[in-house]
Amino acid sequence: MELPQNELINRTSCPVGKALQELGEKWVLLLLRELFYGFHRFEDFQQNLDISRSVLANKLGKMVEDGLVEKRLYQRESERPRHAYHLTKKGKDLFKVIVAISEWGNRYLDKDGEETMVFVDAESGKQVQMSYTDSDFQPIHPRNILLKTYQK
Amino acid sequence: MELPQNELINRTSCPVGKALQELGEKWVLLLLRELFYGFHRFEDFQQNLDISRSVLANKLGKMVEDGLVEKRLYQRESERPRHAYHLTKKGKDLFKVIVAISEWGNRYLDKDGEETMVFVDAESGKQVQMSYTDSDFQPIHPRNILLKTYQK
DNA sequence: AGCCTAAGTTCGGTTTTGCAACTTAGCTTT
DNA sequence: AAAGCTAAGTTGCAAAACCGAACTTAGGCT
Repeated sequence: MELPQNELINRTSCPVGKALQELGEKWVLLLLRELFYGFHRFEDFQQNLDISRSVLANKLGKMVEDGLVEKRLYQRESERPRHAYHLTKKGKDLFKVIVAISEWGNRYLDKDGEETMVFVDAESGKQVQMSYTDSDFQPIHPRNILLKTYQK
Repeated sequence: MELPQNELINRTSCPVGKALQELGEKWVLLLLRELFYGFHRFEDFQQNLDISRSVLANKLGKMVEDGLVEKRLYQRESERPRHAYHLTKKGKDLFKVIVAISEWGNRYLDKDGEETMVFVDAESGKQVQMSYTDSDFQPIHPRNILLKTYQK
């Protein structure tokens, strides 16, 4: 889990670095959280996050550009048309990241006795965690993980 | 996976929000990546990330304060003492987040033919992925995940 | 015609970043 | 012992990102 191949690391080919260019700015991950929570509208984000309107407009624009989110126009009867932001497949696939962050936050940042929020399995009621596995869902121990460079 | 209990969400008790106060600033996740890659020294970070020295000093200070990282003094023979930053348990437990980000980056941001990097199981050589499970490592389908508020 | 509201823009001021130069303290070399 | 080298910061100033409040635009409602 601490990865020793120090010399042959090429920063431009690191998927974490690339990902953080889309996720790393302030507000982006919080906006994704709001979207997973089920909010979709500009005014919701602005009120819930207490973000300035100008920055919000910019971030949403960038997230649309990056393909995390798409902007839709919808209309409910006898209401004027409104805009809504919806996660794309690419955006939805960040749910794992959000759950991983949540799991960690829960372990280290929540005091006992306080109210908190967890993700649970609707059927069993059991708490969800992210686990290291291979593509067949067989558990992998983090001790045995190493980094490999390859041609895609 | 899209979570509908919109009304009863209290933003101050959300573990994602709390976590992002420690992780959400620019550079922090990249610094964690460097630490997982096995780098520990100020000069390494500065050169590898191309971050300004003043900001680097601040971020490292904050990460020490937050308990993600600890600063150690070490000395190799006939060298002067040097400083090294090492992940704490709390910091190491962010490895899941890094792997989740990496998995996503790999799926969406790497072009075919380009060089990239993946986490693999040392034994089987198989690629590592993060999976939704319960605490007994039984797979959970993301469709069935919902959010629960409770008293810790 | 006038009002209301969602979704932005604009603008001035404050915070973060970035960049380059300077500082400090051990160790080594002369 | 003086001079030099290097790791790990500081400092100071310019550039970029962010904030808050006010302003704009457009569709629907009274």
